[in-house]
Amino acid sequence: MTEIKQTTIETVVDNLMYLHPLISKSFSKQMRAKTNLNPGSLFIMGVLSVYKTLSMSDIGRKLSMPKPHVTVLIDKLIEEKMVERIADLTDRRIINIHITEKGITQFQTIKQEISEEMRQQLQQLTKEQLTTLATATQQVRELLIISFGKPSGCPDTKNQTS
Amino acid sequence: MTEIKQTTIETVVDNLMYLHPLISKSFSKQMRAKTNLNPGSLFIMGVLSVYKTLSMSDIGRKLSMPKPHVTVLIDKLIEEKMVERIADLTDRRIINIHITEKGITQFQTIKQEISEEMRQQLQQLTKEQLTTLATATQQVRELLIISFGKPSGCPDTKNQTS
DNA sequence: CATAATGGTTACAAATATACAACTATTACA
DNA sequence: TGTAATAGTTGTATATTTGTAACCATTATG
Repeated sequence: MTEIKQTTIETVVDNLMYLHPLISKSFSKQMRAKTNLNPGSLFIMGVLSVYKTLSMSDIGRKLSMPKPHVTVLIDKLIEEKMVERIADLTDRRIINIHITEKGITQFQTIKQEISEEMRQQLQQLTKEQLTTLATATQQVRELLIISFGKPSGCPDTKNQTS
Repeated sequence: MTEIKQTTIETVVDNLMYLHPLISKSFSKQMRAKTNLNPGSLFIMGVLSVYKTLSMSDIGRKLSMPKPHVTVLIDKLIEEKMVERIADLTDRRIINIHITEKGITQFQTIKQEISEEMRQQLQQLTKEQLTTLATATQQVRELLIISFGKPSGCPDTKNQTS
C-alpha cells in the first residue's frame, strides 16, 4: 500500500485535480455543440455575467488568461455584440468591458441548453443527492473565490507581479 | 432584473461553469512550473493513479479525450517510464495502460508540490472552512462520478456510440 | 519634468487540443 | 465464412491556448 495519511489541503488538491477533467467532460461536448463561442470566450461571458463590467486586466486576472489572449477573445465577442468596450472615466488607460443585454440573454440561453443536456446525466441522482450537489458546488465555489478569486496577476510578460 | 428562479440542475450547472476556470486557475501555474508533463498527461496520470490500469479507450472515455490524442500522450508517458503498455490476455485488440511504481511516486510528489503551493492560498480559509471545502469537494467528486463517470464514448470519428 | 509603472494592443512563435480520414488487427456475430 | 463492429495507431489539418517581445497611451512618482 502506498497510502499515506493526507492533510486536509492534500485532500482538497486531490479532489480538485480529479474534479477538473470531470467538469471539463460534462461541459465540453455541449459547449461545442450549443454555441459558436470557443471555451475561452464562454469563460469570459461567465465572469461578465456575474460582474457585468470588468477591465481587460481584471478579466485576465480572474481567468488566469494572458492579456493578449483576452484582447483577441474580446474582439470576437464585440463582433457578436455580446459585450461592449466602455472607456473608463477616471483612468483613460483602462477599457472596461460591459456585458450587453444580448450577451446576458444569449449566455442565459446557453446555460439553459447545457442544463437541458445535463439533466439526463444528473437525473441518475436522487433528489437528495442533487440537492447535496447543488449545495456542495455552491460551497466549493464560494470558498475557492475566497482563496483564488483575488487578483494575482495574469500570466503576461509585462504584467508580472514581481 | 434578469433574475429568474433557477431549478436545482440550473444551479449546479451555474456553479460548475463558474468553478471550472477557477480550478484551472488554481492549478495552471503550478502544473506548468512543477512538472515537465503537459496538462493532458497529468490528467491521465490522475485517473491512472486511481484506477491503476485502464485500456486506451477507457482513458479516452474517462477524460473525454480523442483516442489519437491519448495515443500521443501515452507515448510520452511511456518514454518517461510513468506508465507501461500491457497486452490484454482475453482480448488481443486491447492494450492496457498500467501506472508504474515510478509513476505513482512521481505523481504523488507532484501533488504534494502543488499542495504546498496552494497551501498559501488555502490558508486564507479558517480551519472550519477548509474542512467544509474538503467535504464539499469530496461530495462533488463522488456525485459527478455517478453522473459523468460512466463510459459514454470519447470524441473520435470511429468511436461514436451512435 | 524625467522616469518608471500600468493598461492595452499587435504580431508572431510554440505548445496543446480537437477533428477527420485511413489503416491494421482482432473480435463478434449472422 | 463473411461482414460488421471494436481497439488502437498514424498522419494531417485546424483550433485554441500560451509565451514573448515590442509598442503606444496614460498615470504615478521621484
